[in-house]
Amino acid sequence: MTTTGYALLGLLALRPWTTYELAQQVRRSLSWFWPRTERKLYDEPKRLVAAGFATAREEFTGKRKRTVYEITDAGRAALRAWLGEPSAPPSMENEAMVRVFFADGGDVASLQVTLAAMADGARVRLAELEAMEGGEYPFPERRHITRLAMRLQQRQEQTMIDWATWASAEVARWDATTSPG
Amino acid sequence: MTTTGYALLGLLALRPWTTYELAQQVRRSLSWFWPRTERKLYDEPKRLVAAGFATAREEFTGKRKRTVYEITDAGRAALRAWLGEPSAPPSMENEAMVRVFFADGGDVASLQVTLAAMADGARVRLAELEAMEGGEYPFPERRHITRLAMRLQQRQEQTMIDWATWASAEVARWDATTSPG
DNA sequence: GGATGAATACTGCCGTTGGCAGTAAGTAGA
DNA sequence: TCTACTTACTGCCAACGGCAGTATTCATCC
Repeated sequence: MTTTGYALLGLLALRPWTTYELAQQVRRSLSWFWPRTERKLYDEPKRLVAAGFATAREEFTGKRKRTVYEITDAGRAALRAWLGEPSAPPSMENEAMVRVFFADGGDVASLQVTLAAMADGARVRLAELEAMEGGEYPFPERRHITRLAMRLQQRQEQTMIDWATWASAEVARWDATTSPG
Repeated sequence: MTTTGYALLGLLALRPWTTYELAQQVRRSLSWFWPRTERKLYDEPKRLVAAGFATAREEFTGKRKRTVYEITDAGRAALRAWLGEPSAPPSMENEAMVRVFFADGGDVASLQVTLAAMADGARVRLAELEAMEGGEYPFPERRHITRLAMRLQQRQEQTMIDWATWASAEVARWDATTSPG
């Protein structure tokens, strides 16, 4: 069982889902701190069933089949046990920072474009988070928990904006990427 | 060419390296925002050579062979072009946050342990960053750039500590993970 | 001087993941 | 009825992670 498996098990603990619904839900919530491609979300529930942590049942909309997954008691127990285990350290993948880190291989203009894009991206995501906070909650009884998670994400995006703004002002004083002027 | 390829090309732009040295250098710097396993770093330079962006030469320490990679002019040009291209959005993998997000499947004690571990981990990494800042620089002429990168990392770790401290205080008021009391 | 352990310098193997493309049925609106 | 969008997946392959294993050299201690 991988972390992705437990993440999906966590969603199944809330209610039964079809894989398609799971994929949508992951994109709206989990993907902020556990990003996985849609493709993976169609394989993983099958493994949960194989492990006895979920059951699958087939439903039909006309001729079109869909699979609904539901958590088992063993699944709930496994999730509970997993919640008590230590976590791997977080890991950040930031392609823009690679460009910043090797900025002396290019010119100041390129670096400024990269920094501006970082700030813009963070502003867009922050706006998205604020829209989510103001919008409807699919699980109002879990609001106290989603509030915790959302807050960290907001703070991290804000940190990114603040840093990019500061960095851009610093770089504005440079003669070239190879000399701080 | 992948981002990992350009990241290594960026290091080769600084000086020639053996793969082993590259691996060490990645662990100390790049892995903060572009984490890759050591294994990958032994394959990727071969692809840089195949693309004409680097050359490989074999040296010997007694009987033991080692491969030294060096950037080519084509490699420098490719790096410069890549620095001007748009970046993929950052992505964060945070297993601990998955545990926080599904905390209502377990008890308050487990959640508090997870939050404490998050803060501790961030404090350790922050101390590491501060030690790096006070230590020696392998490339003193690049200090103005590494300073930018280091600052973002420090701010992000500090954000994590602040959030975990706040979250822990919030959770301390809860009766159970399923009710905010 | 010989043993021991750490550092150097990789390769092999295999399971996981990402990303793109493709298929096919149902649904809402012009 | 045509079109475009949504639902509901599967196939394929390259990239990646993680562990184990091999072999040489170097530093240290007894």
